Amino acid sequence: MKPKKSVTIKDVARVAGVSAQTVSRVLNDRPDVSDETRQRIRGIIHELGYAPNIIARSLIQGRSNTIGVVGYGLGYYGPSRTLTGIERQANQLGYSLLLSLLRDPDTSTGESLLPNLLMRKVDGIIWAVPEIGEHRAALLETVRNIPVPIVFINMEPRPDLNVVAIDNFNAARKAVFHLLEQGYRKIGVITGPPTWWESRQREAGWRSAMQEAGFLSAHELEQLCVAGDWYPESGSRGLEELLTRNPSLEAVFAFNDPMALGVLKTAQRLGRRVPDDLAVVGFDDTPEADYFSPPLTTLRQPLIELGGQAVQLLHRLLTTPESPSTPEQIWLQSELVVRSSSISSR
Amino acid sequence: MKPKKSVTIKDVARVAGVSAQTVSRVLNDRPDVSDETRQRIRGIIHELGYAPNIIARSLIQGRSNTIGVVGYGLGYYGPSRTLTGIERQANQLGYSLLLSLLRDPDTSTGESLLPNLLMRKVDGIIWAVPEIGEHRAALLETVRNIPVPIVFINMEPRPDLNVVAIDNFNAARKAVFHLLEQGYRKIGVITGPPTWWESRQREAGWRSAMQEAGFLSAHELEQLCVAGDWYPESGSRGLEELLTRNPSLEAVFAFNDPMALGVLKTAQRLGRRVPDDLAVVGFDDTPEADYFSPPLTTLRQPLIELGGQAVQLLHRLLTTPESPSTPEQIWLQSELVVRSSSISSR
DNA sequence: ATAGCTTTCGTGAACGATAACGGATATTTC
DNA sequence: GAAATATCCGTTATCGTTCACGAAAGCTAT
Repeated sequence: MKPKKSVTIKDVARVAGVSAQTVSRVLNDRPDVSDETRQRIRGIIHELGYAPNIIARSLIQGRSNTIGVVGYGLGYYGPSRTLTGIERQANQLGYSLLLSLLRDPDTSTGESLLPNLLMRKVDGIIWAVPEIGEHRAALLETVRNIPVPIVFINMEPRPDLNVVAIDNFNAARKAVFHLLEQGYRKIGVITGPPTWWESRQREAGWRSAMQEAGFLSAHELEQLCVAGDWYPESGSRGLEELLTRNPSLEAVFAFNDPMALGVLKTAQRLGRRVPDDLAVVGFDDTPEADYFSPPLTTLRQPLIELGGQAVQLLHRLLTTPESPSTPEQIWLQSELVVRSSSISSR
Repeated sequence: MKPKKSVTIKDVARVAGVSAQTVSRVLNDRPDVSDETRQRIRGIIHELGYAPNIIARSLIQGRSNTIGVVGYGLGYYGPSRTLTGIERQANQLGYSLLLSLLRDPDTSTGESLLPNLLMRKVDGIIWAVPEIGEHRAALLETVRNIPVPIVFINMEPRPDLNVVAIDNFNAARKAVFHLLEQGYRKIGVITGPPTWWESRQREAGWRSAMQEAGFLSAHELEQLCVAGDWYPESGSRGLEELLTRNPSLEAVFAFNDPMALGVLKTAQRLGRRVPDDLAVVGFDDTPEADYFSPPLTTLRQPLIELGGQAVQLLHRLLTTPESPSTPEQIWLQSELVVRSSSISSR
């Protein structure tokens, strides 16, 4: 249990009887080392258990092979899966991840976390915080002065930003058209917090599909939209509210699975049978959704890929030589998973 | 959009007309700087927007204020909340987090991730991978040669390791005694994968409480124990299996909430009313548990605290001067949350 | 007034690696 | 056979910061 001062490149050099530079060349697979020397040094490296000090390397090279991730809401299904996708791809491309989590996205935009990441010289940043309320303006101003590339996840795309996002608008349309095809007309929604961009997009998608179908007036649509907070309880309350306003409600599209669970629960309590009296669709396809009563029709987002694409995009930005390439906006599509909560036998 | 070579300590020094060392002293709040100079330098730092390069600092100080976290299974409720707790406490104590996730804990112990963390000179490591199967031996051997302190989360405690763990044994006993008090006698369990330590501990707790109660023989207990895989589907199958073996089954203790959901679902399908014909208890207290039908009695683990305690312990190890202090083993208790799935009206 | 402290600050080296350059052999080219 | 080129490797400087040491100035005490 000695302090065990770690082996440096000089130790290797000394043992091998060469200069540190030569060892460095072997480490970085440079061509100008004889095969014999290379093998010998490799052997010594292994023997001594030497591992290069990445900190020292970063200092001189000016890059750290580290990506800063600013995230929020690991308690939710989406963010935690997205982070998994980020880690997987980063690991594969040889990046390490410096993780910062936002505690409360309503009171802080997380800009305070940026200096810390920058001091640690991350090569780039992935911003995986849901876009909420009016943070955007302040954030964008800050971001403009940041010396490393940033990729945003699930933020309203703009031509001057690099963004990877789920196409929530079209995902919602898919769900609504599915319900319409099943013969449901009065389709209400329980949204997420209206400050969240993702929720607003889904709502816009619902509205667009409903208008296209043309069965209901704009006024009627207003009556069919209530706000939730992503938690089951708000699904419960939401359904009650919707039914109070529209006793003839035929279907509910909840903007995540936990709220859909609340809807199912309350529907049961009120004696509305799903799907015959009331269809229910969720959003997320959590592992539990298939075991709700009845099994829940829901939208499966490519979350692992979402994270992966963000890393790939960042990697492209980091490796493309000096070109101030035009920012990319990447959309990913969700898949509707149809289960019995929306298949009427009428 | 200039490349904007970043400001260094020398730039600050030059503008202030002092040496870099003096600026360094101001940065580190050393006493030997006059108040006047200190204020002036502070002003210039702010003016220039200077931020110290932590990499350079780490290089000479030999510490990085970074904690390496090896985790697994962000898709599960437990691990993702634990990580949240880790990040929160680390952030508070001024550490950054270097995150590595294990892809498949069955085929790899994650030792391959260690060299990477060590090359990046993390000050310490938090091992937040569930203990599975026979990995332990190999892992411990590797760990012994690691030059930084490690704290293990939810691993079988041993006197020579620093461990923070949930007391799964007593948590399970709580659940079983609760069921016994409610008058249930034939209490079956659906475990997690038997290779997981957490699952084995819960099983041992169940067994211990059942033996203490003394209503059933050892043979009968065997018939009341089936293995699941943490997913709802295995809860479904588990219940069927239990009922086949024990038609007079009175209660089921599933070792996590998703499996309990599967149990509820299948109970309903088979026409067993919960809790009157069959009591159900879960483990985790996910936000959804209160919205199951009926609401689920379950165990709430202090997961945020689990992560927090791990960081605090590591911090203690890092700041205690040189003492090869004896390792600590910290147990955290879970709380039984009683809901209607286990409250019989009989 | 001299010795001794304190307070305040600077100098040079070091941390561990790589970049830039150059030097010494060996090999090719005409 | 001389010049040009390749091949292989070492020297020195550098990244941005802190450490160890010491020096100058002011103050106190005898």
